[in-house]
Amino acid sequence: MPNISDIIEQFILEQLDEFGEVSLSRNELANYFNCAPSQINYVLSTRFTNPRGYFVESRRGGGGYIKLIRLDMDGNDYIDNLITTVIQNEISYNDATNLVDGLFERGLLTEREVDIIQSVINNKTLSNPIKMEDRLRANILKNILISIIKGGD
Amino acid sequence: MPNISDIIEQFILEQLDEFGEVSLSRNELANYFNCAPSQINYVLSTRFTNPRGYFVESRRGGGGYIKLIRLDMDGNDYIDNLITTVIQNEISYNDATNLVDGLFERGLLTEREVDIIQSVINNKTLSNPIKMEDRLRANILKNILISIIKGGD
DNA sequence: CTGTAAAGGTCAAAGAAAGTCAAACATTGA
DNA sequence: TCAATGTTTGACTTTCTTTGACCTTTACAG
Repeated sequence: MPNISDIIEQFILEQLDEFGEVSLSRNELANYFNCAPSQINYVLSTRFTNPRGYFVESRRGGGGYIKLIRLDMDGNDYIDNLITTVIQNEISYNDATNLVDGLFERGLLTEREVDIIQSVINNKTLSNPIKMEDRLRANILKNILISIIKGGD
Repeated sequence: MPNISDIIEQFILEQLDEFGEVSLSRNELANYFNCAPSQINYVLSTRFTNPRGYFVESRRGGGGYIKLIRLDMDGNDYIDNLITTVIQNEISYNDATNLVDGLFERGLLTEREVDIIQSVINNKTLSNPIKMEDRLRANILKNILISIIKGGD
């Protein structure tokens, strides 16, 4: 039994796949899924994040809305952006996972490649006595991305 | 009379035989067998380990779960051998490179996958203050190999 | 202008899992 | 017998989700 957050995520993803961009009403959606309105914010802030390549824009008041945009640019530009503005020097496991998912969603990684990368970046793999997993992960991810941009030698 | 751990192990093995992959709830299972939830962890950590050919994945919180996958070690003697006798706890950059090349030559990795892995395992990527690159690399490689055996979820 | 209703935003507390660890207990083999 | 190894238990921790009370912004009617 999956949780509501996952179901809502799925729903939004389907909309996105179909239309590329989604505009929704927080209250309506919450009503539709029978949950608290703030649950929608939770889903957005844990799943439709910058590292995963989404931007959220919203407006309050009468006629308010929430708009989701899937950042869609040329593969290399997209990756370049990840390296220079998202990863920088440290990245948490969660953000890293989101980032990798985002690459998959854009067809920039195969499922197997995602698996390989996931297996590298988890805290267990990276665990080391001086607790610098985030730094190490950032390093690793940047190198992976560069190797992807680089393409076949 | 076998102990509870053995009974739980048996139960999980049957599920695995039937479905190849098992998703379970720690609390429910503990309840079913009338034992402490942590007993499930004990069973998993003593019986369903990587070296024994299992892969365990889990998630906490609402909607949490524990998922077990049986790795196809028999069909992957080559990789199994790499994990248990070649890599062990440390591996140098050179040996690692050879290992990865070998996998490519056998068609077990694509060129892009090789690139990704190479970018991870080089000393520069793994460099860290306490000089344990070889250990880290061993860890990383083993996890990659398992992710490959594991196949698509 | 101003007040109000109609959005969406924030945050912290409660809830729902799973993970860790050490102490108590049991079994076994020399 | 008794030391080593294996099992069971429970208290405590961490992670993730759900809920609700309260806050802010905006459009619009009067």
